[in-house]
Amino acid sequence: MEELKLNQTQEQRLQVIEDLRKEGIDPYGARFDRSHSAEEVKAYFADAEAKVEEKEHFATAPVKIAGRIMSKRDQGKTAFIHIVDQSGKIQLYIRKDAIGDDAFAMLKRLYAGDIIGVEGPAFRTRTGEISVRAEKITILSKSITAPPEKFHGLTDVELRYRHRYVDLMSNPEVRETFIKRSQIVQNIRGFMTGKGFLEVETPMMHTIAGGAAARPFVTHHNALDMQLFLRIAPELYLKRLLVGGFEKVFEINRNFRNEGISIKHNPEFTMMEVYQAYGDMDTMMELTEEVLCHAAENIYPDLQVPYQDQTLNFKRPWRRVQLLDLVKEASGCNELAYDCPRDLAAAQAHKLHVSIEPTDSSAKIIVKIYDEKIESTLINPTFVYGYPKETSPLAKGSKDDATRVDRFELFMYGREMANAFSELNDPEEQLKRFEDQLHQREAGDDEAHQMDSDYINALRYGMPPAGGLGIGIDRVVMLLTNSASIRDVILFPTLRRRVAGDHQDIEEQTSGEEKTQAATE
RNA sequence: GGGGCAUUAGCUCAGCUGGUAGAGCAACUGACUCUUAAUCAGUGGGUCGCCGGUUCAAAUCCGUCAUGCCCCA
Repeated sequence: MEELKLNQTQEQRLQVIEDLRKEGIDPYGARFDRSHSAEEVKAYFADAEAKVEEKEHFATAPVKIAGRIMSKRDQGKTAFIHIVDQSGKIQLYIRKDAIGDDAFAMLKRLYAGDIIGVEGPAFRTRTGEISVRAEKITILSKSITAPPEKFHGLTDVELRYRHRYVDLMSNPEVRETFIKRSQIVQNIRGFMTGKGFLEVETPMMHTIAGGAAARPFVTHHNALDMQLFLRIAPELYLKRLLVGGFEKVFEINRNFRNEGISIKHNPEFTMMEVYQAYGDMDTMMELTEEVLCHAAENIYPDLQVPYQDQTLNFKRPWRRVQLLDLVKEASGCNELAYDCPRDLAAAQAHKLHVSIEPTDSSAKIIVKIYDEKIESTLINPTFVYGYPKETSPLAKGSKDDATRVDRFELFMYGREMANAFSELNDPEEQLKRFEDQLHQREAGDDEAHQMDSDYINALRYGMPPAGGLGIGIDRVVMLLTNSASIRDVILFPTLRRRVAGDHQDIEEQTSGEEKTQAATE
């Protein structure tokens, strides 16, 4: 429970609210029909001003606007107030002789944080700022809790994430980031539907959490008395749709993975998954470039994407390189292969100070060398392809190499942004792969895939060859908004439950006493 | 899971080798009819994250825990 006791300032503000009520003024007003947003007022004024000769004392017809008071500069018989709405902020100029004594007295009891409606003409102040000269002020919502200080705003990251509403009202750049996020998602969605992909929604509650290597969250359905898992990926359901005859489908939605939290991981995150019948890995590579360039272009028309201390070049074509070639280059050992003698791979890992497990195969060791030594160096968009078969149970094997599958991952700024492959559509092969995964699971790998017999059943009806792709939307948004942490692009990131220390102690003490009492009674 | 840093007024932060807790903004009272972090004078506001230890004395030293951030696995 959050602390709900009021501090002195809140008590004072509450008293003002009571006073207003006694005077018949509703501190929590109702519907207010605005004629303009703050930005629209500015555009409207600039437009009108341009058309007149005499600009000195020009004022427009009255406008009706509303917003939250951000600052108040009281000047005796005049006052300046900045209010902000979703579009931006605008200044109000208030004169006692224009609104009358009573209204001006009420003004004294308006504070930063209050939401008001204002009517009056737009004009330009002596210092040139387009403002609204208030003729009528309506209280729409009195605030009890004062907003953060106007100069520094809210900077405490914990408060920013826990109380995002305060973060949004006091930090305009945060609002910008989430507007951009919305636009990016909308761009991607528009691009996909424009290409003839059908947007679908598949279950988020799964009886078998499949489609990825991850641990799921567990939940329970009461009426069915059934254990359910929050999905870790929509993959297997989307491919069932290919079996059903939909040829181009995608879904943009949440996945849930029961894993640690970091600068680039949130337990619930948004992915776009795409499946295209009769396509393959290369189809998906083309699509990935196109859709991400499309999203980037709207923000950076020159496709030069500044991110933290780097600038990423999104100009096509993007680099394409085999995983094995990268590891060969890093180790200087050309004999490496996914099926090479384990000692050879282990020796290279040792040389490069990459720690490995005794049970790791050559393929796994090579991937570990890649993960630790190479991944972080891939700054510009890079497709890494040719992954070993054993770590990709849902991907189609390469025609010319039995140890590999046709799969790529896309890296930017050393981070995985996308993952795609030619989908395995041979049901008996898929069955074998699931069985291999079960063995790995029995050997202690709790992220190994489970058997999904209905999925095998679906494949037995025949699924067209297809390309499949997953793009991490949060990470794309991070990159395109230059956000350092995934928490900066998720409105309400997952945080630990906050319990005021003393309250917890009281709770523990009380429950302890109850237990003791119960035991003695 | 391991390591480092942080937690003081509503917000942003000072507080040195332990000695009665401070500033700015916000709020309150007053002055001021074109201000821009307005200005000026005055007032109130704190379980110093929690619990425990050392001490005559702890925001300060030590320990546990909580929460957050960063790094590593």
